[in-house]
Amino acid sequence: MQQRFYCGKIDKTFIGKEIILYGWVHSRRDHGGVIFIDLRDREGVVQIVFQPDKKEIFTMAEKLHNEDVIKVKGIVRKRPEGTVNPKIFTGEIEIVATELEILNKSKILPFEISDYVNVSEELRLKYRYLDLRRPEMLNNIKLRHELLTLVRKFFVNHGFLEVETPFLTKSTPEGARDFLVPSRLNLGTFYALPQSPQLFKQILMIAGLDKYFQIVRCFRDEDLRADRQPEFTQIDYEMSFVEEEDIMSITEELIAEIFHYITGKHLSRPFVKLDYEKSISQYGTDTPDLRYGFEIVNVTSIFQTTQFKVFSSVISSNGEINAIVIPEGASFSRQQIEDYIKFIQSCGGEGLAWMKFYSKATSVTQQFESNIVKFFTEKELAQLKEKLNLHGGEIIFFCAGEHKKSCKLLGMLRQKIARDLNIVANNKEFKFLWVINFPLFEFSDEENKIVSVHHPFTAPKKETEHLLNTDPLKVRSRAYDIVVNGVELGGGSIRISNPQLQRQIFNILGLTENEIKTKFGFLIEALEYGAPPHGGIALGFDRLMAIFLGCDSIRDVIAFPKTQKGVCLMTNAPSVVSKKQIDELGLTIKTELKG
RNA sequence: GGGGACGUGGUGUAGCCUGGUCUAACACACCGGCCUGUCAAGCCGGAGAUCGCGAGUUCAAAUCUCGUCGUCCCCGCCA
Repeated sequence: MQQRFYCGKIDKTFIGKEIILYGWVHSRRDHGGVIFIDLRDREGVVQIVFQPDKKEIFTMAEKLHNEDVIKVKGIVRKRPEGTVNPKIFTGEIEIVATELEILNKSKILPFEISDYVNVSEELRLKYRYLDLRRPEMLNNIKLRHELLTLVRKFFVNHGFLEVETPFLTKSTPEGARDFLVPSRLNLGTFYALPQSPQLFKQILMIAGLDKYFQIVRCFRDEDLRADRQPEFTQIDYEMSFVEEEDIMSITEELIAEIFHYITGKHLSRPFVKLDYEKSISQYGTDTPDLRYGFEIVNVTSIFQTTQFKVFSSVISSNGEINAIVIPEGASFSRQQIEDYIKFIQSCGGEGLAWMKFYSKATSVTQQFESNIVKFFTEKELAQLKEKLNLHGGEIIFFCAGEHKKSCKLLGMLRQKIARDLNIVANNKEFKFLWVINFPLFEFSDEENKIVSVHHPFTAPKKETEHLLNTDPLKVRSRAYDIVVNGVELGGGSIRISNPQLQRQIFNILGLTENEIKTKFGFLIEALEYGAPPHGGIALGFDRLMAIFLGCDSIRDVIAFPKTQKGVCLMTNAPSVVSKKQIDELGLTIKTELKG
C-alpha cells in the first residue's frame, strides 16, 4: 500500500517534496489572485495554496465548498516571511497545489465544523458524524482510544488476562431493570443484557484464572442523567487471594497512570478513606465532594427542650436537627433563600430553617436574624454560636428530620450552594477518596424488605458476621466505593466464596429455596467446587474520562450516545419492528403502544 | 412517576415579562461581485423565518392561557 500522509502531520521535513493529501475542505479563503484551502483530516489542518498559473485547478478551487472531500497533489514549501501561523502544527509550511481531484461534494452543512460555534446538542446528535469532525469531539474520541490502550497495557503488564463474557445472558432483576432480548429458539424466554459481568468474573476466579480484566459494555434500563447512559463502559477486574487493600492499591495505581497521561500531573496516594456513616452524617451522601467544606453538624442536643415546635416534634420522634454553615462572603437574598427552600422541597424535603449571624450586635439574640429567632432562648442561641463556631456574616441552614433523610437533604443543599457560589467550577483539583465500612444491607421502605446495599455477592466483615441472623442491618460489608469530586467512579468488594454463607445471604434477602436454585443455583454450585477467596471492582470509564476532561456530560466522551429518553437521534432507535419479526418471537404488542 | 428550563431563517441568539411600533433584529453559514498572503480573511450587494405543533383569550398573539411533542437539568429510580 502506498504511504499516506496526514494533513495535520506535515512539517518542515517535507519541504521540497511532492506529496498527495486527502481530506475535507475545512475553509476556503479566496483572495481573487490566490486561494487558500485549509485541508483537514483527523490529525489536523494544512494550508493548500492555489495559484492562477495553474488555471485548470485554480478554477476548480474557486468552486470548492466546506466539507468537500478532495485529493491534492502539491509541493511542500516553507511559508513566505511573515505568513507563519504559530497556532497550528503545520503553520510553518504550505502546499502549492499542482493537481486537484474532487472526490465528493458536501451539501450545505446544518452547522459549522468548528469549536467556536455553539450548536444545540439535539442537532449534534442527529448529525453525529459532523459533530465528531469538530476538533474538540475528535480529540475526546482519540483520547478515549489512547486511554483504552493504556488501560489494556496496564493490566497486561500486571499479569491480568482479558476475557470476554456474554452479552446475551441471564436476567437477575435484583438490581437495575434489565434490557431483555426475546429468544426465538426458545419462545417465551428471554436473555438479559448484562448490568455487569459480576457473576461471570467470579466464575472465572473459580475457574482459576486468578487475575481477570475486561473493558466491557454494561446495560441498565433505568432513567438517564448527564452521567448515566443505558449502555456504558466499565473497566472491570477481579483477583483471587486478595484483600481490600490489594484491590484499592492497584486501582489507585491505574487511576494515577490515567491521570498522569491526561494532565501530566501526579496524584497523591494513598487516597483518603472515609467511613460510610461519617460520610452520611458529615456530607449527607456516600459520594461526597471534598473540594469544599460546609460539613453537616448535628445540633440536636442544643434544642432538647426548645419551644420551637418544628424542632421539638422532630426530636421527640427520634429525629435530628442538622445544620450547615455557609461562611461570610456568600450573602444570600431572601429570594435566594426561598429558592433553596423550594429546592429542598423539590428533593422531597419539608423545608429549611435558616438564620443569619452578625457579630456586631450586642446581645446574642440580636446577633441572629431570621423569622424563627424569636422561638429560641438566649441559651440555645449562645450554644449554637459556640457549637457552629460562628464569627460573623455566616448563614446557617437547618434541616430537621430522620437522621439519614435530614443529612441527605442538607448534603444536596451543600452541593447546590457550592455550585451556585462557583466553588466547584473554580476548583480544578481532583479529590479522590474511598468510602468504606458500608452496611451489608439496608431496609427498603418501598419494597418493605431487606435489600443489599451493593449486591448479594458482597462478603460481610468477619467481625460483624455473627449479627447476620440477629441484627442484619448492623452487619458491615467488605465493599469499597471510589469517589472523586462528588461522583461515584466505581465500586467493588471482596466477594463471598463460601457457598453456605452465600445461601444464608440469599435467605436473609428473602429469596425462597426455589428462587435461589433457579436464579443463582449455578453460582452456589460453582462455589462448592473450590472457590478461591476473591474480590474486584469496576470503574465507570465514561465518567472517569468526563471528569478528567471537565465535560458536563458523559455524552461528550461517547461516540454515539442516546438522549434522555434513550433515543439515538441519528438512527432513530428504538423503532417499531415488522409484524413478522414480532410473530417469530412469539410476542404480541399492545396496539395502543404501536407506532 | 414527579419538578424545572428551553424551542424564533440553515445555525446560534435578541425580541416575550409590560400584546399593536415586528412588514421580526443581529452574528455566522449560504448566493452574487471585488480582491495575490489569508488562516474564526476582508469589503460591497442579495436571498432566506407566518416565531415546535394544536387549541383558546383578544379588535389584535412570537409575546398571555391550556394542551401536546422534542431537547436538557434535577428528584424518584440506578443491587
